[in-house]
Amino acid sequence: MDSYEASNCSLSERTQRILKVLVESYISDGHPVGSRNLAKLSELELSPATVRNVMADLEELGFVESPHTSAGRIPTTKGYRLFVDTMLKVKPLNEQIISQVKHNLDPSQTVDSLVESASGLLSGLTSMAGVVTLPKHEHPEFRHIEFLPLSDNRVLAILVMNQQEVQNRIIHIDREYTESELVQAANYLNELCVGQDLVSARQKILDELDRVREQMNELMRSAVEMGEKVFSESSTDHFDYVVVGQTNLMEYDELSNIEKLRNLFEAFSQKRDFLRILDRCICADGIQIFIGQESGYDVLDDCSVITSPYMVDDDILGVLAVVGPTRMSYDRVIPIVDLTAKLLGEALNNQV
Amino acid sequence: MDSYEASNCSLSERTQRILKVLVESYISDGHPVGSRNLAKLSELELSPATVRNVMADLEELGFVESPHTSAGRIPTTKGYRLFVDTMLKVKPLNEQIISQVKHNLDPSQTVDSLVESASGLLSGLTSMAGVVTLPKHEHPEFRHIEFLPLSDNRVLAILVMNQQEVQNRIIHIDREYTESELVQAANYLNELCVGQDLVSARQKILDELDRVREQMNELMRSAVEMGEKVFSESSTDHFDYVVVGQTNLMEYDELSNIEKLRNLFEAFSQKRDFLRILDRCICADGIQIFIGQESGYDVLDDCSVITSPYMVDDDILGVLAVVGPTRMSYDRVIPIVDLTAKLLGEALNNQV
DNA sequence: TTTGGCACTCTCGTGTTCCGAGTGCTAAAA
DNA sequence: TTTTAGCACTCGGAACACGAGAGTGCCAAA
Repeated sequence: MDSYEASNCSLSERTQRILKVLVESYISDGHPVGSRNLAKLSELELSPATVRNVMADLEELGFVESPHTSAGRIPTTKGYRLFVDTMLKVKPLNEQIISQVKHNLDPSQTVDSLVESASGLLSGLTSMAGVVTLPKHEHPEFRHIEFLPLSDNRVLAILVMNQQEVQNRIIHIDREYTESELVQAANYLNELCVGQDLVSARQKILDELDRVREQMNELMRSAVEMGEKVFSESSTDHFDYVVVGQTNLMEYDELSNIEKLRNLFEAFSQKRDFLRILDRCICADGIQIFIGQESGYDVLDDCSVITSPYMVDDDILGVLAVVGPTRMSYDRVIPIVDLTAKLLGEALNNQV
Repeated sequence: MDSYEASNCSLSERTQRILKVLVESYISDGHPVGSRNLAKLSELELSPATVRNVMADLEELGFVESPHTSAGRIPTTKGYRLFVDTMLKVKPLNEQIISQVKHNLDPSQTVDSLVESASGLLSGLTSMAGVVTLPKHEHPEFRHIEFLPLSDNRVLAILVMNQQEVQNRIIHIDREYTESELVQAANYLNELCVGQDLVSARQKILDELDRVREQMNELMRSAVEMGEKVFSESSTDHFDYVVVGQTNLMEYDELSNIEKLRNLFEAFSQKRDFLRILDRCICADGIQIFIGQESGYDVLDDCSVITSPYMVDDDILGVLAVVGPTRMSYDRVIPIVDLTAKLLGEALNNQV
């Protein structure tokens, strides 16, 4: 807080008010705002000329800029930043939206469909793009494993973790096994590992393999080997996400440059790069806002990203975000992100 | 064949050649083609004036049109149609592409990742959008079921069909069951239904429920009831697809109108509408081509869609397609679609 | 310190002109 | 009868000029 005060004390009350009105006006209609207009909107009984002086100061300090001579001013990243940090008054959400979010995040759904609903809500309510990472567990807990024989020495392994997360993968083994052999192998592993987290389950399996290599019978050995295969693959646990509403972004003039859009969409679908930003948020709690170039990722230069982690019992499970043009209604979007994160966390409460 | 002849006999050899060259030229550089150029390209030793006469005829017959006076001609849908049906000489694929496709469709993958690879290949090799429907079974065969208890009277049901397709859903039941009760219930259902297709499995369950309502013990009854719940939901079997490379389409001038693109992307993500087109192909075998408005779906007015079903043992499992601008290299795309369909079918051969 | 006034700058829409590409038509050549 | 050459005509697009409108910066007066 002190640092804000320090940086603010160079700005008079009046100057701040003018910046605030300028940003609000630009957010609402997207036109650069000129002195005449600003004088009226600010309700400060100042003449356009005075406002011009103030704007010149603001420009010198780097809070606003003009796209070209005689075109009014628009906020810079730094301007938005100051606005968001010190002047933004968040709008309370109306009752209808709250109940819509509640309704869509009904806890009796699968994890997948909750994530889907959450990103749909973010995108729908803001008319921008909504992103939600799939919930991840610090210590994913092994719950159950099942093997089914396939042809060609392959086995379908179904792995259930943390209540209801099901993963399936195909593993290759050295010979054909009968259905009942596989059932026994699964039983053995289930007993050995149930309730452990994945890392220690794997360790346990490795130990077991080592310890009793000679003593154990052939079936036990192959059970352990199969388990090893399943768990070693599962460590490629990718932190995935769901995007909804990309196409909404096409509606915004400032992004309607085809090349920009293409890059942005490409980034969404490649995921890898975009995940870095979301990763950064998973350590911070509460809402975080990246404005324009602050993301350090040039595809998002004209975008802002509003993120919030969602959590169950103080554990952060994932991150959700809204991506839109820098010129977005922060006061409307922030509470939406906030509410969605809270309710998604609650909905996941008894599932994880 | 006869009908083509009939419609062709009004077109002289020379006229056909000119149309062919015109279409090829337009496909390769996208500029309307004028008489001067066409005269040269056709290698017919004709003067531009003669070519103009021919073009006037072609315009009258509806095979070409000019965007405006004095701008050369471009093919109409009807023109493309004739070109594709009677003059197209498909290019053989080079060895490198063939081995790339083979390599990417290695049969030892899960069904999901095969579909993913196939659409990636289509999109990558053509620089357009690739679409592949998930394989569907005429008679999906029940293989295995498993129940795991969740909190609040809910049960996680894991249903395995056709070798390795795993679905999981959450069902609500009337009371809590212990793990071992659920195991017994699953065993009972597995025995009752194994090897049946889903429809008859469900019927069997209903019969069972009816027939022995009083005689059976409470556990059996709840087992049957749970089975009923799982199978009734499974009838909402959606025919889903995977799209890769949408963003490629942004590169084509004729689609770079933001509004068109937005609609197109919207259609891809809404799926429902677009599926109708793919559905139409599932009955035809072999490659099918929809040019421009032929799809009857105005979002695709400036697009062509090249589709092929993919099959295992004469059973059509799904459809794959490439979507791109009408002005695409049909001779290059067709064999790619064809090959991908064949190899995808082969890869699925022992999995389904 | 604020304000009014004024000259200046820049964008944007409009109109004008000009060029090139392409056409259709007609009359001559094959 | 078919093909060709020639010619007048049309259209779109680029280049340019022009005026209107919006906004600025600066100076001098309040």
